[in-house]
Amino acid sequence: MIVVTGPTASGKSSLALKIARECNGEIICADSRSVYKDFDIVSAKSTVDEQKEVPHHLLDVVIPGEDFSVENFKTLAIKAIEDIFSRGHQPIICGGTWFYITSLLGLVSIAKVPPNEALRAELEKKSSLVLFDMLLELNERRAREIEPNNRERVIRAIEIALGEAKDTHDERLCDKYEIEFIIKDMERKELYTRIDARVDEMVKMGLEAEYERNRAKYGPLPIFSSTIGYGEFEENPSRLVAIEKIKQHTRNFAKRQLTWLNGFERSKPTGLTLCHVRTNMNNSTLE
RNA sequence: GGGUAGGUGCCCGAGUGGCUAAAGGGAGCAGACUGUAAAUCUGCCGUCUAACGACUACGAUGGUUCGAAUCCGUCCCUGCCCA
Repeated sequence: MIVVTGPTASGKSSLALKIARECNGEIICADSRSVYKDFDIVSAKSTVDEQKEVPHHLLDVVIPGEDFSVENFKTLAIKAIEDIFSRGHQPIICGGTWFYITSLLGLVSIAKVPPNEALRAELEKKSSLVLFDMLLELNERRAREIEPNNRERVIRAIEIALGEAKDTHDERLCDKYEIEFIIKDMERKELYTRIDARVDEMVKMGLEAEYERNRAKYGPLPIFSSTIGYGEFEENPSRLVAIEKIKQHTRNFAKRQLTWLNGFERSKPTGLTLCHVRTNMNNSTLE
């Protein structure tokens, strides 16, 4: 099994495609936005032709507005991996949602307590300080790991402390299969140039129209405002300002992805074959 | 030409005599990450210094004052209104 990852706009998708062609591979997209139907341009989904050439999984599996989380991703991805192996093909996980990738592989474990909307709504009313105190009472060790201001995390931790664990699959794929990591890496400056160019390209392809279409089709949704490439049009009356903001936010996002990747490399997980790829490397160095 | 509102750190923007290297936001840099993760959150962020600290700063310049981004004079620039 191969994992191809890297920051946004690093060219990981085309690299994954290239590898897939060479080794009878099928691609599993680990991307929190391309799982949504109609999020085509924003999430830079592979084209229809590319999808015809190489099978892609986990694309268009949810309708905007429906709940979707890592857990769903993991369930679907494990199924896809098994199917791919059963066909004698090679699964290639490709995407920039590092949280999805690590939890799929079992490098990070996710609590088995399902979300409790009623509890969340109740907790949402409380101040961050009160919430943090609650967590300190319930699970001090966990509380120490979370920033008191990170309400989202504190609430989930309380939910876990109060909830009942449900049985879910927790096998570590990283123990079950041999995994090769290919991390696209390049100079920050070059990455940022590529990001700018890609945003311009997306705009040319009709990013704004796609947003308008989805907005009209699904109504106002939180997923729109929290998606780089849509939210900016929502917030800025000026189209040009919105485009600049998209570029900026994409750079910020890439930085966060790099923080993950850097941390991953530093921790040097055992049992994994790590392999770096620089953009100036040619195909043969991928072996 | 007359009137009027202003000129604050990379940007936006608060601040009307000491508590101000100057709120807040953005950007930038670094980081965290157990079911929203393109999300959420943290630290740094004038210059020099490992730090204590020192220095330079609120359009320009000259004053008032023990003390000025804040008060006064002159000049420069910008927006709006009237000619």
